[in-house]
Amino acid sequence: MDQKLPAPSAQGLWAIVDCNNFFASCEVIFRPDLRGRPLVVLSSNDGCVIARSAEAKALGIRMGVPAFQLQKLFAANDVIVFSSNFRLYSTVSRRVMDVLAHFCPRVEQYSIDEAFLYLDGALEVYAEEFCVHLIDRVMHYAKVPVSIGVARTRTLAKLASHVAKHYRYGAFSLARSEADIDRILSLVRVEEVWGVGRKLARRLPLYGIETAAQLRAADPWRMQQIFSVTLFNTILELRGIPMIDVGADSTRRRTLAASRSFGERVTRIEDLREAVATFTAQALRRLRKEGLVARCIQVRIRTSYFARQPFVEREAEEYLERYSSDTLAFTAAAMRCLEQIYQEGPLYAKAGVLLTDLKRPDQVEGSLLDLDRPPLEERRARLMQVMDRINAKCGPGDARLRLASEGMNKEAPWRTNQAHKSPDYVFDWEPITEEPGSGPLQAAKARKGFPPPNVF
DNA sequence: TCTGGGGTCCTAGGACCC
DNA sequence: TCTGGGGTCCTAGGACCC
Repeated sequence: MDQKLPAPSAQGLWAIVDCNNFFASCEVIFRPDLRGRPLVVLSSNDGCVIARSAEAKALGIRMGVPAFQLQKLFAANDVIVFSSNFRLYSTVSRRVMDVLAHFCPRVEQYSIDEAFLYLDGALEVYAEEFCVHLIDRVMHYAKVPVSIGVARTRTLAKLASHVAKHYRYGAFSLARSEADIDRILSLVRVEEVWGVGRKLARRLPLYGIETAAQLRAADPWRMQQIFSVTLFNTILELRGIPMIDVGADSTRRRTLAASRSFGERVTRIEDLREAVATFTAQALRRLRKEGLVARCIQVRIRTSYFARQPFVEREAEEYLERYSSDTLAFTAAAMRCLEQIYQEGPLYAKAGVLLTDLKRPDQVEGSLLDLDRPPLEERRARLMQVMDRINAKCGPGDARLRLASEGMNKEAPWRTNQAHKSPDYVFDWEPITEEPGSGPLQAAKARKGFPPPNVF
């Protein structure tokens, strides 16, 4: 219980750049007239709230609340409602990441709307100026407001960004004296710490830990015994000792999923076949786009958590003989899995597929580059290439070339309902990235409090 | 009536082996 | 009556993240 801990990091800073109200901010890029209005974005099937503008937050709309419970509130407050438009969000996300990469050599994208930046050398010395500049440039080039948290470790940087958002700072730094860090962390509840979720937040108070500062002061060895090595690492990170190493291997993708809740409940296997075939094709398109191959597919179907019937979830998987990115081979396997797990009776609410055992083609021993690769496989691979190219040209939507098994009926019960989806904007950043002093950027800057203050 | 989707990592426990 | 101990590998499930 007396082992030595490594010394806190003394150089290099982590910054977390976090897009504010990301999905809501994306919708507003093309609808500047909606700026300043309460606005929410809903999950697929317009199920629940997954993003809110500042004005919507101010109305007390919480994350994850089912939309049907909010209809009156929406109507009474003229809340603007959008279905989710992930094509739009990923396009904007890519733009934000490009801007960050332009200004910082080491960027680790963490989620669709967040990235860690490692600041050393001049970027560390001038961290404050850098953050101010970055906030301004991301707004200019990507039209998205961001907040930045800065500290010696990623976990402290996440806390700094929490403080930044809470107090409406643009950037906030926790690269401070021990006493300052303790003082600030004593104002933050422990569940705000990155890595402390619902369960831990309920259990930690039993050990006298209710604030981030108390967790920071806790004995890491004891906490590891009681909880897990994850919490041990978190405590050290809070003390400024970097424990999260995002090495080359950890950026490797391990699984790829495609799943969807149905627009209506589904009972017939014919409908499930179409849904599963569609999700399989979607997963394989993404797999090929990332230049990967897979060997195993899992198929899962389930009823609703909220139905009166008992919850039913069934799952099966199949390994292919060889690593592949062939939609036909995986679809055939997925259909066999579905036959295995399908039972008549339950009202199915959701289905999905998960590709596992992912590799890069050059990591597969022999088989993919083999001269004895079967000619059929070779032709299939070329067929997939051709389909991908044609579909890329046709753009999104129904012109897509696809397998008959995915079905043609747009009214099929399993298809999702999205009543408030924004259009598929034709994307060209140039016209909306005019020089400062004109147009939407000026409007953004004229808003009260932009650029936001920062606390370093 | 109506409740998201896509990830990662850790642990406990069983199977198996010597 | 009393029936080892320790290692590895695999998997299911939990917890967490956005």
